Amino acid sequence: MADLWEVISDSNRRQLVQLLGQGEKTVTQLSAHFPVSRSAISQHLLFLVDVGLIRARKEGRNRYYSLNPEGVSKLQGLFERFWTNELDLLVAEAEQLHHNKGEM
Amino acid sequence: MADLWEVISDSNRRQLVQLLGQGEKTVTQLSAHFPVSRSAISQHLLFLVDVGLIRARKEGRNRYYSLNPEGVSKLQGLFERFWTNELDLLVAEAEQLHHNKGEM
DNA sequence: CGAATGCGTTAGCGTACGCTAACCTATTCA
DNA sequence: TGAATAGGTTAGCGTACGCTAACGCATTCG
Repeated sequence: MADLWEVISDSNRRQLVQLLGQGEKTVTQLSAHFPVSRSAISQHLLFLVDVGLIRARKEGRNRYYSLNPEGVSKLQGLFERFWTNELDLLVAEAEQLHHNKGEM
Repeated sequence: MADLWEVISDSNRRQLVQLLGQGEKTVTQLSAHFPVSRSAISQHLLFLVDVGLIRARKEGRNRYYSLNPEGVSKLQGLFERFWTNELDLLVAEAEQLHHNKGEM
């Protein structure tokens, strides 16, 4: 199966996730936000379904896509496991550096 | 310039970031953790330097790589901006689903 | 000094990715 | 019933990616 990390390596896919965060949408509605073809968006959506991040509901001739809470949760899990305590410490360090700069 | 998102789209690069979270390391030390060639690791490191996530310090014939706090901070910023409130709500929803399952 | 070590550089290879174009199916509407 | 709409499917294209192999350049050590 495809890698969940791959989802967010592509800019269009990230934006699709964001758009679907607002609620379910059809392919045509989603496509309207992108310069690429509807086919390209459709392929991205199928990929997102494949990795379990979204799901589809059919109604008439429309297909409504929406985020799958379990998939979103899994994605968050990936992030959390990647973002170790050491990295957090470094971020705190960076903020302190900026703080000092601001005071000089 | 290269995209910071690209950093984490590759498994080896993610692991490099994790390893460097433990402290500065040479190319050879890092390479020891991977099945690919030292050259491949070197190229990944140069890429990470390019996007500002790590930096190098030369000492004798060794080059010590370490995380750049500012770069790490930027990466965290990307994550945070991507992870909208809507996604958080969905994760809470997913957890509630699991909770209910566990109680049944 | 010459050998060995650490590391960057480059060319080139295989492959996967993102996309378009063209086509096909299912559903709705006049 | 036929046209229009929504959307999945497939072939194929260009390109970028990750990697190896071979080499070059410092630096250290015997």
